[in-house]
Amino acid sequence: MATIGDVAREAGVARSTVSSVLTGRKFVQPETRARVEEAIVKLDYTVNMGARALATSRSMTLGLVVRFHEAEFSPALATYIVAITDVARGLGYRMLLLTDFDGADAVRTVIRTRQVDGLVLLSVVENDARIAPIVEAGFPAVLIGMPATPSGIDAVDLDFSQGARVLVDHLADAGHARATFVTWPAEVFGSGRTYAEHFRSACLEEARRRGLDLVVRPSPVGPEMVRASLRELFQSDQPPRALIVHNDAAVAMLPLVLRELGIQVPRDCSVVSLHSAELARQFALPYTAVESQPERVSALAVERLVARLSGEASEPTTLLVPPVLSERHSVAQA
Amino acid sequence: MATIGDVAREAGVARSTVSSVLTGRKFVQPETRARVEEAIVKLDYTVNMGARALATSRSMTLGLVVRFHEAEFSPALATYIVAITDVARGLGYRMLLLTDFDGADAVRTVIRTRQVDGLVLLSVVENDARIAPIVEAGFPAVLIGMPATPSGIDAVDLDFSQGARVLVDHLADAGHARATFVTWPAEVFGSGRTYAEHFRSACLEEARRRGLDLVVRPSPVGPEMVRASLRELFQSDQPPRALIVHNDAAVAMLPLVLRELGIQVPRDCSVVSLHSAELARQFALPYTAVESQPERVSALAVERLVARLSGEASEPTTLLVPPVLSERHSVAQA
DNA sequence: CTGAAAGCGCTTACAG
DNA sequence: CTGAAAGCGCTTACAG
Repeated sequence: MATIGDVAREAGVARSTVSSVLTGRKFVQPETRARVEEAIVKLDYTVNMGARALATSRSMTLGLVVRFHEAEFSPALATYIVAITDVARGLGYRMLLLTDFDGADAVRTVIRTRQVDGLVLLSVVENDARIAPIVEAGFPAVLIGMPATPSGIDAVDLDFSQGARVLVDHLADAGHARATFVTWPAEVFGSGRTYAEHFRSACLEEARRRGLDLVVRPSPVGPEMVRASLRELFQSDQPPRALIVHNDAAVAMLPLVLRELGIQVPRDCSVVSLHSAELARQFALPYTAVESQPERVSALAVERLVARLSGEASEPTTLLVPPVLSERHSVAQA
Repeated sequence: MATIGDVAREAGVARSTVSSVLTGRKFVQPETRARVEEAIVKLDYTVNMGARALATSRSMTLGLVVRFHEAEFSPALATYIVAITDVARGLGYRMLLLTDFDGADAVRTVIRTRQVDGLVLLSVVENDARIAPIVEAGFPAVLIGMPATPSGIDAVDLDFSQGARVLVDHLADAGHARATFVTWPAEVFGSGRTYAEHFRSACLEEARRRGLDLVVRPSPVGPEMVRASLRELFQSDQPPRALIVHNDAAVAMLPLVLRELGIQVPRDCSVVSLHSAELARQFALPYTAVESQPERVSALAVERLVARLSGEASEPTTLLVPPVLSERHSVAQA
C-alpha cells in the first residue's frame, strides 16, 4: 500500500503538501496540485483512515446501537440500518455496528474508547437504559424513537400524534360519526413504546374534537389470536362501519378476515391505518394509511447528528416527521 | 482520556511495559503487572483502538457487506446482521457496515483503504459482482449464501439439498406416494438465488429415488396472487394430499387458505416446508419444517473468517449447515 | 525482566 | 505558497 510519503516522493513535494491537497484545507498551486494528483492516481494511493483519525482525533465513524429483542421482532429493522448507513456515507461517515448486548455498558465502553464520533440509537423506548451513559458523558448522539421525557438528546420520530389526527379527520370528513379504534394490546403500552401512547391519546382527543364516537379495542398480536379477535369484532351485533387501526399484526390480518366474512371495503366498512412501510409492502395492504418513513427518519437523524459534530450548536429537540396520507380509497361516505 | 503514557507514569514503569501487560505478549513480573493494572483502573484507561491498529496494521474490524434490494425484501436480514455482529464481538472484532451502494466498487475501496481485516458478504447470489474484487485482491472474506460456482472463497449456507431430502423422506416414510411441490416462481430461479435450484433438484432426485410422484407447482409471491394460486391448487379435481413447500410467501399464506377452504392438516393434507426462521415465528407456522438457522450460519461464517485471519490455512470450502427438522405433526400416514 | 527508541501513516502549527 | 518538525497513541524489535 502506498503511503503519503510515497506520493510525496513521486510528486517531488513534501508530505505536508500532499496532505494539503488531500484535506483541501490549504491552497496549493494548481500545478503542484496536479502533480500530486497524478502521483496519487499512479500509485493508486488512498488515505489510511486510521492514521488520519489518530492525527485528527476524529474517527469519522458513527456508532449504530441496535436493540434486538426476539419478542418485538421487527422486519423494519434492516431498512433503518441500511438507510442510516447510506446517509452517513453520503456525509462522509462510516458506520460501526453495536449490538446492545450488554445494554448501557456497551454504550459506555464505546464512548470511552473513542471509537466513534457520535452515536445513533435505534428503537428507543421509554426509560431507555442506553440514554443515561450518553447524557453523563455529554457524548454526541441522536435517538430514533422518542423517550418518555425529553432526555437532552436530539430525537427523531414519525409524528404519531399528527398521524392520528390525520386519520381521524379523514374519517370524520367522510361523515362518519362512529368508529372502532383497533390499538395495541396492554403489553405494548406497558413496554415503553411511546408511539403507542402518543397515537392513542391524540386519536382520542381528535375524535372528541370532531365528535367522532370512538370504541377502543386493543388487539393481541399472535396470528391466531388476532384473527379470532377481528372475527369477533365483525361478528358482533353492531359490526363497525369504520376502523382506525394502529396495530401491525391486526392490519396485516385484516384483509383475510374481511374476505373470510365477505365484508367489502369500503362498501361495508371504511378502514384507515397507521403502520410500518415494510408491512404495507410485504402484504400489499389496500388501505388508506399513514406509513412509517424509515428513509426520511433515518436521514433526518443522521443529518442532525452530523450537524452537531460539525459544531452547529442548538437546543436538543425532537424532530417529528410529518405524516403522509397514502390514499387508497378505503373510506366511503357515511 | 488517559493514554498509555499516563498509565506508565502512574505506575512508575515504561510505556512498553504497560503495552506488555495490555497485549499479554510478554511476561511481566506479577508485582509490576499489579501496579500497572491498578493504574489502569485508577485512570479509567482504555486502549485507543485506532492507535493500536496503526501500530499493528490490524484493525480488528470486519466489514459486513449488505445487499438490500427493495424487490427481495427480507425480514431475515436484521437477524443475520445482529448475529454476525455478536459473534464477531465475541471473537474480538468490531463490525463496520458496508451497504452495497455501488456494488463491486464499494468492496474494492474498502479493501484498498485497509479499514477492515476481512469481509463478510451477506445474501450472496449467483455471479455476485462483489466476489471478483475480493478474489483479485486475495482479501480474506467469507460468503453467506452460495455462489453458482466455487469462487475460491469460503462460503457458508444452510444445506438446502439435504433439507430437501429430509422433507421428501419424511413424506415418503409416512407412506405418501404422491405430493405437490410448491416452489418459487421462475423469476427467483432466474435471479441467481442458488438455494432455489439446490433445493429443487435435490427434491426431485430424492423423490425419484423414493418413488414419490412429485407435481411441481411454482407459486407467485404477491399476497393476492399466492392466495389465488393456492386456492386453485386445492380446488382442482384432485386436490393434493401432501405438500412440500419451498416458498416463503406461499407457506405464510397457506394456513389461511386452508382454513378458508375447510381443509385440515394433516387429516386432509400433509404439509412439510423449508422456510426462514423469522417467517415461522412471525406467522406461528404450524408445519413440520426445516428452518433457516441464521445464528448458526452467522457463527460458522465469522468463525471461519477469523480462523483465516489468524493464519489457519486450508482449502477454501463451502460449509453447509445440516438441516434440522422441527416436528409439528403436520404429516399423516397415507 | 524492563526500558529507550523507532516507527505505524497521517495532520498541523510554525518557519521560511 | 512550501517544507521540516513534532505529535496523535500505540507496538515491537533491540539493548541492557
